[in-house]
Amino acid sequence: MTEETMTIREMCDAFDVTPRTLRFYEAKELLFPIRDGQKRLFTRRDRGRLKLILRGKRFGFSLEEIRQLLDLYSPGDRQAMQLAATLDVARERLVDMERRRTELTQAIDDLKNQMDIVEDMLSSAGRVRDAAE
Amino acid sequence: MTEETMTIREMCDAFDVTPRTLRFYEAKELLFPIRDGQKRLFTRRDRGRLKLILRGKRFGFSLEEIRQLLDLYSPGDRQAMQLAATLDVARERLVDMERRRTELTQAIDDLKNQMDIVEDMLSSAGRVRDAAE
DNA sequence: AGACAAGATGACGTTTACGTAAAGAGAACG
DNA sequence: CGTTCTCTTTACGTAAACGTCATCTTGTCT
Repeated sequence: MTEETMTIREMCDAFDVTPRTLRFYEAKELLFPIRDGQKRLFTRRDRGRLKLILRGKRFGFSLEEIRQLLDLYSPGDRQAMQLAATLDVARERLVDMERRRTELTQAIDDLKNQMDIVEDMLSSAGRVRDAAE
Repeated sequence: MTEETMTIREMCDAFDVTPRTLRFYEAKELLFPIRDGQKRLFTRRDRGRLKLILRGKRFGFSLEEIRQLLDLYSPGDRQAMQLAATLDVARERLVDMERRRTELTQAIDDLKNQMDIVEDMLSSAGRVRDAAE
């Protein structure tokens, strides 16, 4: 098995986060590193979860929202009822994300248009300045 | 002209925000309501800016990032140099937003897949349970 | 054994984006 | 004229997500 674990420093270097962040995520029950004495060892599962956490953060999700979604990706020993509830949460998130993408597309188009307008303003101002020389 | 202004309460009702939020945005120079005595009056320009602010927030942008973008949409009396700088900021934001959309699409696909997997787990568990009856 | 480095554990500090309570000004109403 | 709203300013409070010490263990090197 790829039971290859990583120290906290290796994790920090690999994911560009601080030790504080990893301990904080553990305290918030987003990660569950095992212990070697008092040292933390992060498993492949932790790495997968961290990747999802960082992605969720980039989308502006709170850690609590992310934690709920993570349960979907680690259905391990859940009961059917809990899984169904998690699925409901996931369905809401999915709708949310799709709505977000639609809106993002709109915002991108708007921004492009506005940039074109400003660029035109700049180039016409340039012609005015050139003509004055 | 549509010089139709709105009171703070009308704005709150229209955009579903609190007075505190609007005053806060003004303090942070995101909005510039005019005054009638000591009361604020929000113009069409303020409404346009607020719409963009709320949209930016849904994408997880900070108010400071949003403020910089707003300058692009209100190029009013800017100098060419400032406009060019604003354009540079906008270009970075645009790249950021497009990258975000790509990643969001990926996340949506991942989530759908994971939901399918969990749904399969549930339905197979259901069959096991049904068989046991 | 001594020292150094890596990691752990509190505990307080910081930033962002407001919430909330206190106190006063101005119009409006009975 | 007193009361009731609506709005204002000022100021302290708060939740999220860590940053930043200070202090303590522990393994490791010499």
